[in-house]
Amino acid sequence: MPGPSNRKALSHERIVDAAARAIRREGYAGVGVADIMKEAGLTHGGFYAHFPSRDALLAAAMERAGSDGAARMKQSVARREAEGASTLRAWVEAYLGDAHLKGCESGCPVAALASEMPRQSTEVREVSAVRVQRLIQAVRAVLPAEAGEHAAVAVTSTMVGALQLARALGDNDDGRAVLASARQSILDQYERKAVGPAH
Amino acid sequence: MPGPSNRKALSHERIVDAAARAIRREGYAGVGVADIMKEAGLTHGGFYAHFPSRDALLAAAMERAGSDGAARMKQSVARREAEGASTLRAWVEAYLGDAHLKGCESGCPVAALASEMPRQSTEVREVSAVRVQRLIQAVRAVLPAEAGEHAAVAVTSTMVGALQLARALGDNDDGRAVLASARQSILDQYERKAVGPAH
DNA sequence: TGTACATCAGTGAACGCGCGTTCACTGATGTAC
DNA sequence: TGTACATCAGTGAACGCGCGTTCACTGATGTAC
Repeated sequence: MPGPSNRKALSHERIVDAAARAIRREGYAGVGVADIMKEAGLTHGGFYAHFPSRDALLAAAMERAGSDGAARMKQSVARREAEGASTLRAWVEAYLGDAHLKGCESGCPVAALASEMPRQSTEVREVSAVRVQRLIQAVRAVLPAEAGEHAAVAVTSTMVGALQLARALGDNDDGRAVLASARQSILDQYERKAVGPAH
Repeated sequence: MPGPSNRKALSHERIVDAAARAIRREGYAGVGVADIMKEAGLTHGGFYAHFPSRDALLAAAMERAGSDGAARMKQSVARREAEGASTLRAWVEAYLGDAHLKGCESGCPVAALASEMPRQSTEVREVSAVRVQRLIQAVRAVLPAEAGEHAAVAVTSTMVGALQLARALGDNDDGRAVLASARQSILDQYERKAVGPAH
């Protein structure tokens, strides 16, 4: 085999992947070292050959969850654009789609973890803050150029907030109604601007 | 003394109050029975004379946090209205004010706990869902009548999301900028409607 | 008004349990010659 | 090509600790007579 110690790298990959799913499913506090190692097909004793501490794992998991969530969004958006939706509409309908209500463990880690972020160690908080900034940037990129400078932050807040409130109400009509309201509100405000005549 | 067992009722009050602050400060997961009892000036052994379980305390704490947060909002809003602000502006500036960034433990429990809600016991989730609905109702009451039916949900989402993202970024310029953007976005959209001419 | 007793809020030691972390060891992989 | 050895990823028992919960007890409060 070419690379030195390919086996360890593969294990590392499985650990980070398992943790990236677990933090979104169970929260930072719900992630136990032993559980993650088991999910990665290993025993807990080997953990400290991969990470200096549980917090270091949480930080790595947050980064992975961010890039994984972004990659899935990209796919979902591309599918919707292929069906004729504008980029903004595709984004809003992907992020605030019913699938994202339930699919917590493969979704956006900011929505899954936002209220826990301020309570984490410096290490974890810093990585998490970067993910928040990246999400705002991604939203900025899909808003029409005429939208004001505050729009990206406000729309990101609406999407993250709506997904959380919807999940808090449950995977039922109440929850889906929250998503629908947020979708409509954002599209009413920002898609019309791009499509309608200048006033 | 008149009432039977006034002493116990007073202790109960202190326990719930301490827990209502603690869940907002530390999250549901951060609240320990022993810590709360200590904060209430008692020892942990007496806890089960007041609540059947830790979850029952969390549920009571959530209700208390909701009414406490609402009461403080009311005060803060009244102060701003007395200074000449519209009800909507007073509300938005109170909820998305810099003081609410730091004052987590006496603020809105929905913003403090939203992403943890789906992971709680049925008991706690149900009480939390009620608090979400109440918050949406409160926002509906301060929006202009012309705002669409989806507006209350969207604005609530924006406010809750913005407060969380701001807290995730920290009590610094980044965090305050998020609040400022959300304030401006909401007021641009909904205060103009009430003040400007019908189009 | 005073004594004897029942009630009851709160105490503090103890329990079983799961957590993060450590460490001596195993067994497979890869290298030296 | 084959043997001897070093390396190293992963194992599993053990640790100290803090948690939620239980329970026998204490001491103060209130009631009966």
